[in-house]
Amino acid sequence: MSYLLVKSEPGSWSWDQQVAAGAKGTAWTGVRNHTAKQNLMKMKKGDRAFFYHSGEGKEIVGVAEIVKEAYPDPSDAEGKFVQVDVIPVEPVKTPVTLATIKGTPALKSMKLVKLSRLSVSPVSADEWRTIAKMTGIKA
DNA sequence: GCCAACGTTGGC
DNA sequence: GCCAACGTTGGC
Repeated sequence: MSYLLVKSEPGSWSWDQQVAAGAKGTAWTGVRNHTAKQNLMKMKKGDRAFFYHSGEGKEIVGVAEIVKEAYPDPSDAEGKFVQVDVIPVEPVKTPVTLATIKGTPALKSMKLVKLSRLSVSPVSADEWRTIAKMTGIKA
């Protein structure tokens, strides 16, 4: 199993909306960046992703799971980009902010920090465990 | 095929 | 609201 971090502006798609959508899953769509696309393509069913709020909050607020692997994004007329379907798994007990991540030696080299504009980024198993501990969820 | 100009994203 | 980082576009 691999781990990811997906990023969204809560103003356009928030964790609360993801939770409200429930177990039927929703498409993680609108990705228009080739690096992010590569990361989407690597996702497998059952993989876990941290759900991060950019702009408002700048913190990890929940855990999502991939329920459908990459398939063509219908909102892309060219048909070059893909989307995956995700469901909410659980909210975090304690949100982990970007400031905290930057201040944590084990996490400062995260892609989230290095490539702040990337909307879908990989998370290593070590990083996942560290953040899981900080948020109070089970890894 | 190179590179400057421009647009977009996201942190501050 | 500003600026840095990065992707994309278009002229050559």
